[in-house]
Amino acid sequence: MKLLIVEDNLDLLENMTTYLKREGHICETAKDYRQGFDKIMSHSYEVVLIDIMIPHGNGLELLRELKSVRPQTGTIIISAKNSLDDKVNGLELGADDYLTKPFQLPELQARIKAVTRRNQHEGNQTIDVHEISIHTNTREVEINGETVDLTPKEYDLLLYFASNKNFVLSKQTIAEHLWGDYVDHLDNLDFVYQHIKNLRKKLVAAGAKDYIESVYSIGYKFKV
Amino acid sequence: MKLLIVEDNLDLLENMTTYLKREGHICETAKDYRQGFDKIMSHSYEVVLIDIMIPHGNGLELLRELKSVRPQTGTIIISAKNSLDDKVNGLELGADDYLTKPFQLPELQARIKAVTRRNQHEGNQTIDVHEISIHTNTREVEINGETVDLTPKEYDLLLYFASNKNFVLSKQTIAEHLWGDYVDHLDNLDFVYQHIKNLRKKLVAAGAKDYIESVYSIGYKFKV
DNA sequence: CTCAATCTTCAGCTTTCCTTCAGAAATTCA
DNA sequence: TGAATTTCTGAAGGAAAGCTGAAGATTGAG
Repeated sequence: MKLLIVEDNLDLLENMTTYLKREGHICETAKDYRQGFDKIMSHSYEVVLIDIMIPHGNGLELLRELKSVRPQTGTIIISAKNSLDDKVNGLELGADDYLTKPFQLPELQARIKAVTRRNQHEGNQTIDVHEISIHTNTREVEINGETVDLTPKEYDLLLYFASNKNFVLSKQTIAEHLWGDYVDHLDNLDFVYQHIKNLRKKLVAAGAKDYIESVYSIGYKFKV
Repeated sequence: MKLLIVEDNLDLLENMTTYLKREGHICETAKDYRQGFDKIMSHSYEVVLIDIMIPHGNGLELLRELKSVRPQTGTIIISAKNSLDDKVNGLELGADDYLTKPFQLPELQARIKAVTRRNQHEGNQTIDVHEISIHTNTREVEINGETVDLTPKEYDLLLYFASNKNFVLSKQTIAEHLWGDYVDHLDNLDFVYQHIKNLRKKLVAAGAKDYIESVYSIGYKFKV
C-alpha cells in the first residue's frame, strides 16, 4: 500500500516508516506543509497521514487541499492534543479517521487497514486481467491457474500496471511509485528496464500474452 | 488460545494476563474503548473479555461492534456491579457469558474454556492435513499415527499454519499471532526462523512432507 | 537450588534479489 | 543514410533476506 506521512517529529516519522515498511507498505514522507503539498499534488497515495501541527501551515488546511484534488484518498489525522475541536474539524473536512498521540504502531496499522477497507468495498482482493490473476492479499500471481514466482519488485510492478490498464506510464512515474522517495535524487533509472524485462520474461514463460507495450521516449502501457 | 482483554484497571489486567498466560493462553490487552476497537478490527481472537466500564466508551457498544464484524468470536462480559440490566443487555447483544467482579481467576479460566467449547462444539476438534493430525483439545500432533513431540511454540505455529492453508503469512503476522503484544516494539524477528526450522525438522523427521514453503521477502505458506 | 527443556539472541554462512555497467539493438529525425 | 537518443540485454558485484548451529537467558519441575 502506498502511503504519505506528513509529520515534523523526525523520530516519530522514522519509527512509523520502519514499522509500516515492515508491514509491506511503501512509505513517502514530508516534514512540513510545503513538502506535503508538493507531494499530494504530484503523486497519488492510497492513504495519507497528516499531523495537524506542522511547520509552514496547518494540517487541516492540507487535508482540505488533498480532498479537493483527490477525494478518494484515505486520510488519517494525527494530533498531539486530544482536542475535540480538532477532531470535529478533521472529520468534518473529510478525514476518514483520527488518531491522538501517543499511539501504538499496530493501532496505526489497524486504522490504515480500516480506512482502505472502507474505501474499496472489501472482498474483491483479486485483480484479473484475462489469463492473469493477482491476489493482493497474499501477493500471489496466477496465470491460467498456475502460480508464477515473482520477486517483490516484479510483483509491485505488475500490480501497478494492472491497476492502470491502458494508461501510458512514464519510467519516472513507475520508478517513483515503486521506490518512493528514494528515486528523487537519482539520475539513472536503468534498473526499471531490468524489472520490466524480467517481468515480461516470467509472464510470457508462464503462458501469458506480453501486455507490456513500450512507448518510445514516453514509457510503458499495459494494454489489455 | 488467543485472547483479548479489554480492562482499564491495570492491576486486575496484570493479574489476569499473568494467570492466563501461565494457563497457556496468548493474551493481548487493551486499556480503553479505542485500543479495544483497533485490536478487534485488525486481529482475530478466540475469546474477547470486555469490561463494561471502560474509558472512551461503553463495553457493550464494543461488544456490538465485535459481534458485527466477527460473530464467531467468543465473548465474556465483565462488570463491577451485578446489575441485572447490564447482564441482560450483554447477553442480548450476543455475549456468551457474564462475570461480575470480584471473581476468582480459576473461574475465569473455566468460563473461557466453556465459551470455546460451546463454539467449537460443531466443528471437529482435530485438524487433518494429509498425514498430519492436530488434536486441538489435547494439543497433540500425530503423523501417520505416531505422536510427535512439539514444544508449545512449535505447536502454535503448526496450528496457525494448518488453519491458514495455502495462504501466505508474513513473518510479522506470524509473530503477532504467536506472541501478541510482545512483538510490537521489536525490530528483530529472527526467532521466528528458529521455530520454523525446528518445526520443519521435527515434522520431516516424523515422516511428513515439508509443507512449509518460504516466500522470499514475504513470509511462509503452508502448502497442502 | 539445581537441572532440564524451551525460548531468544547472536554471528556466520548461503541463497536470492537488486542495481550498476557496458555494449547491442531499436527507434526517431534530420 | 547516419547520428542521436532510447530501449534492451547479459554479466557481475553488492545488498538484503533466509537459514543454521551454538551460546546465553528464561522458565518450570523436582
